[in-house]
Amino acid sequence: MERNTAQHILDVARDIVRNRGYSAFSYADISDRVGIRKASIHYHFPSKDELVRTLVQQYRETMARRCDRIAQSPTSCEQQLIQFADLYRDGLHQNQICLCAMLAADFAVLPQSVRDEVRAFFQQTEAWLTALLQKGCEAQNWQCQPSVEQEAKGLIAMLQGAQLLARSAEDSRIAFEQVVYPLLLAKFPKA
Amino acid sequence: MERNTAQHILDVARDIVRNRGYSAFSYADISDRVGIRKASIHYHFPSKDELVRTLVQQYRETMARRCDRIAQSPTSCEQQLIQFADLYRDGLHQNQICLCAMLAADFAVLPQSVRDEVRAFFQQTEAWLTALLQKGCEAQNWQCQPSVEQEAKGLIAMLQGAQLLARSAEDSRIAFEQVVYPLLLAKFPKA
DNA sequence: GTCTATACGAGGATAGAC
DNA sequence: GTCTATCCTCGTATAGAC
Repeated sequence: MERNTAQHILDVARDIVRNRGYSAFSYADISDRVGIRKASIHYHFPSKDELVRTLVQQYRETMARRCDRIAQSPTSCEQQLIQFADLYRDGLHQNQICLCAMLAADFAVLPQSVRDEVRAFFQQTEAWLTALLQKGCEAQNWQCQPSVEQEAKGLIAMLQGAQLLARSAEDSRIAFEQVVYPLLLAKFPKA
Repeated sequence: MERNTAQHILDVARDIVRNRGYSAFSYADISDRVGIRKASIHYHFPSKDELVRTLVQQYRETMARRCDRIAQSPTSCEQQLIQFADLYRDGLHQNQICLCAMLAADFAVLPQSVRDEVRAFFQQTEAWLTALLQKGCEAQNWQCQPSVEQEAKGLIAMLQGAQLLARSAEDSRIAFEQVVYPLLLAKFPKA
């Protein structure tokens, strides 16, 4: 199935953490789904800390690539904003929220190396969104008050929060969509 | 110190869950801080599920009371909105976020009884905020688009999300304030 | 690379003395 | 009500055979 066991472990681990959090995931969970013994996982990742650190690092790269693809697509700023929101909607049908939102909740029990990666993820996301909002301001598609940075932080907070709240709904994907998209359209017209 | 051991256990447990989440808190943590043996906790709460269920139930009542106090205070709608946001800011200096935000992240591993309480919390909060926003609309203090319900959901999402994001900052309380209050003032003038 | 076997602590929970 | 003692399961991690 997979050509690379280490990557298979990472893929499975990521899904579990995004669903159950850092503390509630264990080597046994991975063992079951990958079809490998618990002990064998240690060959690829010496410790749980290492595994999760690698997880976030990879997640960060993946998200950065997706954001860049959005920014380079030949669509309007408004459409790019929608596509950014789509990133947070996707996965919700499996009750998977942003890996770093989950880890932010677990922040108090994270090893320092993982904390640093989580912090970096939010900074990178904020920087990217700030640039997009700025572009829309210059094109006079919308206005950001009191500043693009504030607006970016607020938007990310809303997206992450909406994911969280959606979990307690029956269909979390629909709950997310019903909160996020109408507000986006109201705030950023012409989308 | 405390006249009631059960309440003391609840108080300690609440602080731990708000900081570390459902999965990462244990009877040993409570034992240490309350000064009582692990086994003795079971006298007051037969199981962990029971303990946490009671925890959320009480939290829900406390928050409902605080919201009511805000609604009945002789201040403007805008000031009441600020006071509502203050509820989510307070506690952040100890890195404590909303109990139900934490449990929403842990939703996948919660027993059903706790899930029901969490769901009820968000519904009650949403209903209260919707009423406040409606009052402000009627007094022409602000406008809500596309609807008061949507605006309420979006605001709650932003508040919960801002708490989450703030955790990865050095001073989470300040990070929260810098995101939330400027946006509130921009969106709801005259505050 | 993956296995079996095992160490060792922590988890929630119960029984029974005081 | 709280204690000690104990149970059993699950957690991460290691050693060494294959």
